[in-house]
Amino acid sequence: MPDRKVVAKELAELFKIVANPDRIRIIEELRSGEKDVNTLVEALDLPGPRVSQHLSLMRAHRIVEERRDGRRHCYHLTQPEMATWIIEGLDFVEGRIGAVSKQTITKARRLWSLKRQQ
Amino acid sequence: MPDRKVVAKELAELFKIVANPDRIRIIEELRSGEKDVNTLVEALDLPGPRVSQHLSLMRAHRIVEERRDGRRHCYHLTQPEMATWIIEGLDFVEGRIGAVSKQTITKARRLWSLKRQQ
DNA sequence: TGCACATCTGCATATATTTGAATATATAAC
DNA sequence: GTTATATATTCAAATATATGCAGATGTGCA
Repeated sequence: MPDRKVVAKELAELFKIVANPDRIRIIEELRSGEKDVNTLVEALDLPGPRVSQHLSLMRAHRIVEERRDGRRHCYHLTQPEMATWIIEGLDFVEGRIGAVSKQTITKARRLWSLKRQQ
Repeated sequence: MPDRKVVAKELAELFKIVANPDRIRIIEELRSGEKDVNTLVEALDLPGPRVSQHLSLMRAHRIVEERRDGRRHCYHLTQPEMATWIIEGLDFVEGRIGAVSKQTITKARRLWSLKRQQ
């Protein structure tokens, strides 16, 4: 199979992993550093098993890595720059059909960007 | 709904649109400029209806725009920088489970990057 | 043992993808 | 002008994948 075809397939799989609102929020939460599952559950207001499944999927694809500390499972981004790359995608959200307002995007971008500096 | 939640949802939809090998290849083909459907079909060696459906989806989401020239339907990227952003995702493909070799990625990246300069 | 934390499994539902057949549209031939 | 051809789209059905939930299971600590 030609290189570009293979690479397009790999790239598509990466996009598929990221293509979920919960997972994007988890990645953005982890931008500021390692967090345990319960912290994520509370910060994102999502059911525990659901967060766990998303983490499991991302762990399987080396997006995040796990570290155990007693009964806590702590996760961090394997490549923290990924969070930045994802946010850059916002440039292509503006102008989409049914898209949110530019103001909302700017606001969210600012909130996420602030986190990076913590 | 809080801004970050809304934006994560929008972002996830964008990722979903890109998360397909055919569509990634189409976007990369269009990086060098406008092409008609038949040119894409031949360049990518894909069935016509399939290419057409992908273009239709991307058109609906303002990823590409159409221009008609006689019986030809010509497409171009609404935001050409999107192709560059997608390629940057390759930074996060290396090291994934079952991922292709670094060499293959480098090769494909070079091929796609060359196209940008045409 | 009993509790807290997190994961895993199985199932129902929802979405996406693929293919082939039918349909539209513009040009060309007669 | 009617028919044929090239180009591309749309529709419908089959298959494949992803998601979300509920309940059972594993693991470390007191």
